[in-house]
Amino acid sequence: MAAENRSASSKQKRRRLDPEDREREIIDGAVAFFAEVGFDGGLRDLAKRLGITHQNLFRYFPTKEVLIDRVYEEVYLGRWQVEWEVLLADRTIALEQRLMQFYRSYLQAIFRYDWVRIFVFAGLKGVGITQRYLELVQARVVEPLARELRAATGLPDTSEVPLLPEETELAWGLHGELFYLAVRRWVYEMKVPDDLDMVVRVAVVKFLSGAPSAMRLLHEGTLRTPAPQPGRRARPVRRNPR
Amino acid sequence: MAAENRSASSKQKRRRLDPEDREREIIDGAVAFFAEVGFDGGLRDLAKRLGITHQNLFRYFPTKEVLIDRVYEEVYLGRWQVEWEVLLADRTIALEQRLMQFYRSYLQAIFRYDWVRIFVFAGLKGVGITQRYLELVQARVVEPLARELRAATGLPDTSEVPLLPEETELAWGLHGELFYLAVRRWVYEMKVPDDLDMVVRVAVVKFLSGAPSAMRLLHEGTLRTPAPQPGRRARPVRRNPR
DNA sequence: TGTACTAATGACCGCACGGTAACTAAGATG
DNA sequence: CATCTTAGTTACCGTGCGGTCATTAGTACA
Repeated sequence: MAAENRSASSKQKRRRLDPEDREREIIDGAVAFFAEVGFDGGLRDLAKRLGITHQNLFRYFPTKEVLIDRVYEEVYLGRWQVEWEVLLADRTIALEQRLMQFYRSYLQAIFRYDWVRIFVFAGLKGVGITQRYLELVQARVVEPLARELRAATGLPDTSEVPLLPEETELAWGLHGELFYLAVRRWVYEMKVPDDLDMVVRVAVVKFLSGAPSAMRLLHEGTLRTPAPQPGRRARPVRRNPR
Repeated sequence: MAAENRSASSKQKRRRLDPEDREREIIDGAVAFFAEVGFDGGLRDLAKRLGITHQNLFRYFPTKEVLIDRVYEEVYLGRWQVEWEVLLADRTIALEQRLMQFYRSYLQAIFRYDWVRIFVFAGLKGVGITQRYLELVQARVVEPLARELRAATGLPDTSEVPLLPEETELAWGLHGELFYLAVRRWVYEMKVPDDLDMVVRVAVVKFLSGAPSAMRLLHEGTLRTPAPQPGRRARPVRRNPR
């Protein structure tokens, strides 16, 4: 975008930038470019967008691979917020509030053209960093959530009974549906609701109302615990405890 | 796979196949190949896997693009089952049973390396067929489900009050979390539970237990309907009505 | 067994890619 | 204003791509 006016007006004197500034421009441009066309995009095309020659890229990044690695860094590591983990663990706030706050903040960070597409492109390419990112999400978001559900449902703590794979999967459900929303928007270009906060609110309420039934079902099936109520009807989790 | 032994043993006489058989081999090989490396994969590499020369591909498909279009056809249109739509609409069966049967059958069709990856590759490329496929899913699966939820929650029919975007989104949630499971498995190579049927069961129970609360929340907020019960606690949907 | 048909191939074309080397010019310094 | 540093450029290389053309060889039939 920023480079378009340059490449449009054909003849312009060469801009001699401070290396830091140029590098910043290149990285930003590379994020946008690779998000759009994927990592098979040519360096000449990237350079054209930046209004420089493709050889100039090599002054800053010795190979294409190094540039791509910088893009990963920029997109992943640069956008994870440790406060999220703190927020999710804060039991002075109702779980519903925590989840809504977290996912609003999280979506603000990732519900973007660049982030979603680069994440998906990198996954298909089999880049290790995406796997590691998802393991981070599982360890810092999904599994903590599953443990919270244990507590909210009155089931034994994970120190007594470790998390079942199906319980982790259950907790992935909330994360997954919101991420899939982002994929529908930025990969498949579908219309999605404008009011993301409302979507988050609905998803969290749905999740917290439904998850306990499913948790009990799981532990009935695997631990042979007698059903606390007939017909394995679930008592909904408390919401808005004001 | 089938072609590997051929390319391994270096010198082999040329196999002269019936064109139909060769075309079949090419298409199957192309599906597997493009699923693995993406549509930027080279025709020479594909041909090598098939144990033929890349020129031979041009005898069957005039351009690479035509071959790729055949791959799309093969993967999408070839694997959609109209019975799914019938099943989902069959109100003689409990909604829970319908959803479980549908998603078990659906996952059997799409929870595969080839399908998931080609679907994602194609989406990133911006191929129209994937958008059309998702619109099909929305019209034939997601929106019908949202309408069922209206009925199950005692809310007005969609003939009186059209579906809100947020209601459609709510119904996408179930679809999304299961699709995202497939993406975690086949794109990001994460460990997921072995027992998919159990995962589906848990997801459906969770969804049906939680969705009514969320539906009511939505209609409170937008239609200003007075809450039927204090504290907008939801009555769970009936399950297993035997 | 010779022959006609055609599936399959080897050699080649133009082009765009990632990457290298030599040159040019912007701007700070004396 | 001459000089020096270095950001940026022009020109080029080997390689592999999608696609074309003339040739080779497997097989069914006379």
